[in-house]
Amino acid sequence: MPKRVDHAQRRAHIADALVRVAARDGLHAVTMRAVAAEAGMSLNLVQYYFDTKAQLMHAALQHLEQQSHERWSARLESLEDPGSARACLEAFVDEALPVDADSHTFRLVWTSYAVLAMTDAELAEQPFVEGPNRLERQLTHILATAQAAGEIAAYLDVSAEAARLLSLSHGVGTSVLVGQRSAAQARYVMLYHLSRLFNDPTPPEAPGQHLAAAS
Amino acid sequence: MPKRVDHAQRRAHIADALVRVAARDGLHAVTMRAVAAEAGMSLNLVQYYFDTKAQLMHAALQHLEQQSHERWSARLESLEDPGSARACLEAFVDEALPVDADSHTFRLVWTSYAVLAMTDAELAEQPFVEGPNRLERQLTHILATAQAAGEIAAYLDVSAEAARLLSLSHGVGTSVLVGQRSAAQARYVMLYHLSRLFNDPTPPEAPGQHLAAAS
DNA sequence: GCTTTTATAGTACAGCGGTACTATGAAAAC
DNA sequence: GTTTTCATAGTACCGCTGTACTATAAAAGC
Repeated sequence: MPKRVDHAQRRAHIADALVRVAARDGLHAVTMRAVAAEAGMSLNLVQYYFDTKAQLMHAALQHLEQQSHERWSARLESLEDPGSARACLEAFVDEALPVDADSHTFRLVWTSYAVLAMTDAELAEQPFVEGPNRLERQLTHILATAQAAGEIAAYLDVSAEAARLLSLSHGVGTSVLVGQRSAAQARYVMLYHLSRLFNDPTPPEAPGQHLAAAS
Repeated sequence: MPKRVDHAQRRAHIADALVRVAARDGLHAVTMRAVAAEAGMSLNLVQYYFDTKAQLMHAALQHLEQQSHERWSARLESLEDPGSARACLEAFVDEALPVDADSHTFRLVWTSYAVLAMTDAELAEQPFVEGPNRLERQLTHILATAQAAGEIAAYLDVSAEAARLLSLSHGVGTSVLVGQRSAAQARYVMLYHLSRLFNDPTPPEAPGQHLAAAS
């Protein structure tokens, strides 16, 4: 037989190709043939590593989720002061918003899958319920610690605050993806949100224009 | 010829059928034949009223947008005190969240189209940029009035607040659509947001459980 | 009353997508 | 050295989808 190859690596390569196709042309344009072409291999090879398209789609989603988790962990660990809630949350903002091309790709494809999951029950469970829940608990923990330290007001509902952070970042990220807002404008909205959370007297410096695209 | 029919009404009927199919099976499951079956007519009749599938898709989107606009206007006009910013914003919350079946359908299909628009430039412009911008300006106006009346703090950035409201409602609505949160939990998050905006001392009464689905 | 228009149905066709089947050379196994 | 296994390619098939073409009965028009 030819060189024995690393199946996991091949699968990752194919999953990456799928993500690129989905980011460029939309998840509906993801076909076995398109993925094969993007990955630079024959159609049958894709079939060789993923028996069925459903398996491929599922694997790419898991691939995305794992990448996202790793990026978030890495960013958290690269913080100078991991104890600072403000720093953590600003890191969260930078991680959650489609600021660079990679992040844009990730958010777009992730959202596409989320829409699929809305009408496909079996696709949804793990990634779109348990994943966000885990993140939300993590944020809640950060906020509770900050609250105990007096960094945020005692009367705040930390779990509601976590839900707000997560949902707001998702919503404002989507507005970037559809072209309603620039990434800078989205970032401003998130930083403004943090300034309200921490009860800052002065809001962050504003971006150039309005918060929405020109009318 | 047979009874002359109202073309606009027929088109609306077909567009409604498309929306039902999209809400039930996903936008990717929308085919000419599926829409025809859902509308109770032959495939060719759908083609008769919409030359091409792209036209049908576009028309259904416009149909959705107009319905949404009408519902929002109607809700605003049915307010007892249209001058109360708080009442307006609570109406916005109830309108924007997928609380009933109709609203659920609308949000789901709308979000599906939004994802399409992320990779299809010509689909996007009008509905997903100009529409939200208009709403955001409307919210900004409401907030500015409330600010002038002293109902919300003077140091708030009303246009950032409008962006937060819109984005948060979208994000939290999406979390309902993917099954992460119940509509009641989403409503609580939004009402909590309003309580923070108006600087309420007491938060709204909490829903039964956690803010996220059980782990 | 004849002709034209209109709303409707049926059917056909070409393309694409997922999947299955067969082939093949090369490395591993023994 | 022979046999088996593995990574790869090519190709064929069936179903579905958008679209086009033809047919037809019934109401308008005049």
